[in-house]
Amino acid sequence: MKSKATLKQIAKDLGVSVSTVSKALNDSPEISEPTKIKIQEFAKLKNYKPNITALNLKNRSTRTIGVILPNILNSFFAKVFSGIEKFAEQKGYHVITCISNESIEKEIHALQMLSNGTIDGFILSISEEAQKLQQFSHFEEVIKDGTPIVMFDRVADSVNCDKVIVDDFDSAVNATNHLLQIGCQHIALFSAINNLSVGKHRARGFYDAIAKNNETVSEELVVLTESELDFDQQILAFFESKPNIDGIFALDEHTATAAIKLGLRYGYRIPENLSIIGFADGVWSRRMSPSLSTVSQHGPEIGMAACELLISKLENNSDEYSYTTKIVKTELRHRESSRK
Amino acid sequence: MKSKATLKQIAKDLGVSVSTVSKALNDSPEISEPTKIKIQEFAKLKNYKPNITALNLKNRSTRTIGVILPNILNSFFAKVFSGIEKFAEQKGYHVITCISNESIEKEIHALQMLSNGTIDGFILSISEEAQKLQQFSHFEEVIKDGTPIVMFDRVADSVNCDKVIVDDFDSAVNATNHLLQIGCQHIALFSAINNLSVGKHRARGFYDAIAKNNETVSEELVVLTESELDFDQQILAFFESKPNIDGIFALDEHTATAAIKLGLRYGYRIPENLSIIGFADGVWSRRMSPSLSTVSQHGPEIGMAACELLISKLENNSDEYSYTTKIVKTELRHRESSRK
DNA sequence: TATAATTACTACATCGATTTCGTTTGTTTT
DNA sequence: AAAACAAACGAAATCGATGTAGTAATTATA
Repeated sequence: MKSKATLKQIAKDLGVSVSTVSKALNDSPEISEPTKIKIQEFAKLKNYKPNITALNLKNRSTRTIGVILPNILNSFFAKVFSGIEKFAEQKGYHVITCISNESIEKEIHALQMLSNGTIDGFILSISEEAQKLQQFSHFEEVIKDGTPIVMFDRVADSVNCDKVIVDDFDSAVNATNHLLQIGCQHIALFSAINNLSVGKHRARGFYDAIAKNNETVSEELVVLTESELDFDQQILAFFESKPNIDGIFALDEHTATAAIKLGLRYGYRIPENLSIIGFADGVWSRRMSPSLSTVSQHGPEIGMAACELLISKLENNSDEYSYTTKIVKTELRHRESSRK
Repeated sequence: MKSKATLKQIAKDLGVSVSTVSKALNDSPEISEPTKIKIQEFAKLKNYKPNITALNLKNRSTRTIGVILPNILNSFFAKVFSGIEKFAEQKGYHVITCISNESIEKEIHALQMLSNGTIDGFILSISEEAQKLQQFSHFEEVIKDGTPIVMFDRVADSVNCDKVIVDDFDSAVNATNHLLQIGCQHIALFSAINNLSVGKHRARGFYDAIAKNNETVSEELVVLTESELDFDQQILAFFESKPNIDGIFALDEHTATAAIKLGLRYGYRIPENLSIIGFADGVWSRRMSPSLSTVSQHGPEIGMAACELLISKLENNSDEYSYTTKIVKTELRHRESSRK
């Protein structure tokens, strides 16, 4: 059973034309009832299924969405992806996935590999390297050639396309205000994502909230880095210096969990004399001891919103040259690591 | 620039035939140097790229692999996926991903949607529901119709195909032996995956190791469930009963992290009077307090091995009807939750 | 009874590329 | 100068499906 059934094969076997077979299987009124039944039953017997590649060529559409993620091991992206996949599946679209691994080269490669008939449009979040270099021309070329892009989370303001973002600035303001309200006076800022647009927005939100409350941030309480890898050393050194702190605001899941683990090791009692809030989306923040209070980003909703924007553009339900930026709200989840 | 460049269009613009353009762009010796250069430069100018769908139709291959995962939020699957994607990308293959969400219906749907020319072969891990029902005929049909499948981790012994598995039984034996060696005498078994083949293998390994050491497992120290959701209640009730334990072996990441969190809450000191080892692959086991000693499964290696088996079969480097089962070893990672 | 209309098909072009087989030229050989 | 040959290109088939435009044969209408 290695040779798959085709219209031509069925036509030959039954002594009719290819067109007749095609029409019979599509239940066309042009074909008489007896032949229709004969052909349909034979096709079922042979387990015939139309070749999708041939249909794609004919329809000049693949009903497939290309998704480029910087890192699938990051649970935020995994959650967004699950939202994309869910919405796409409902609409009868496939999802083809590439991992840029934070590299602009792999990002460009994925864009080129997929933008020649393999997919109808892209959903992506920009790689760390591209954001650092502020290099976005590869996206613009793809869009210029007629393939729509929807960006989420890490977006490029200068690129004209649909976007789904989180209100990073406001979320950081809210979280910081909450720390202030529960009485924190010396709040440290941890971030391993300071080269990302989202990291910068969050940091600005933090500074803004502090300033609005007429407090100041002493620079030795700010621990910023651009890499998740060597963060452990920095954060260790920070605690070594016995800083006078009663709160930590962490802009990413890695530094948030590191803050808890290392804070405990250096003798802080959480949340009694140290409150911690972090941006995090994984299930594991609940399982920390103490569990982590988080700014949660609703990853699946972001993915579904992005997918909806793209499919809407593909099916021309929306104006071709008008671009939407959708903002998905975050949610502050109070757990054990911050006092009430 | 909405209309993409095609051979036909270029041929018309340049007043030559389609064949000439095709040959010129493929650097055929049949075409003279001047025309070649003229055509190649014009194509570059128009940003011509061959339509992949048309090529796929002609070559009767898509160089695309279908991956069906039960759950992308599980970090083990995310790691395996990253391995698949990496290997595939190196070999010039694409990866198209579907999430079965542990449902047999979605699994069948994904199989049917993709097995008609969209992909050349599958890599998958069986859904929880299919394993529970022991229903595997949908895989056999796909294989019978000529689409190769490689299964990993959760496999069906009865289905003839390539497989990549972990030595679950031996790993559980080793981990249990380690707990015994460090002096544990009352080891509890936690599992939220008892309806999966891997969960059963691991449990058998545990029982076997205990028996070989002439110890016994009292049934009240075994907490098995089939769902990750209502596990928290069961595990809470377990600790409520003040069990006499000095060790816990957890067969999955959820129960392992819950064991740490709830163990601490109920007054156990880890690892001083309670040692914990769990199957886990996420980065977060290191960030727990205390950090979790794990049986690590080398997810990326499993993915790469599966991908290698599939591509090898697709490119006919291997015998068509001989199937391989590759075993990837686990690694016991000693961290803070188990004594030395 | 001649004409129109309907039925039930088939032939062919199309989607975008590759590739085999011709067909013109011009050049070399005898 | 006739035959042989190479160089450079074009026509057409092919992959698998759809759909339009025919074409027979039968039936209905004037």
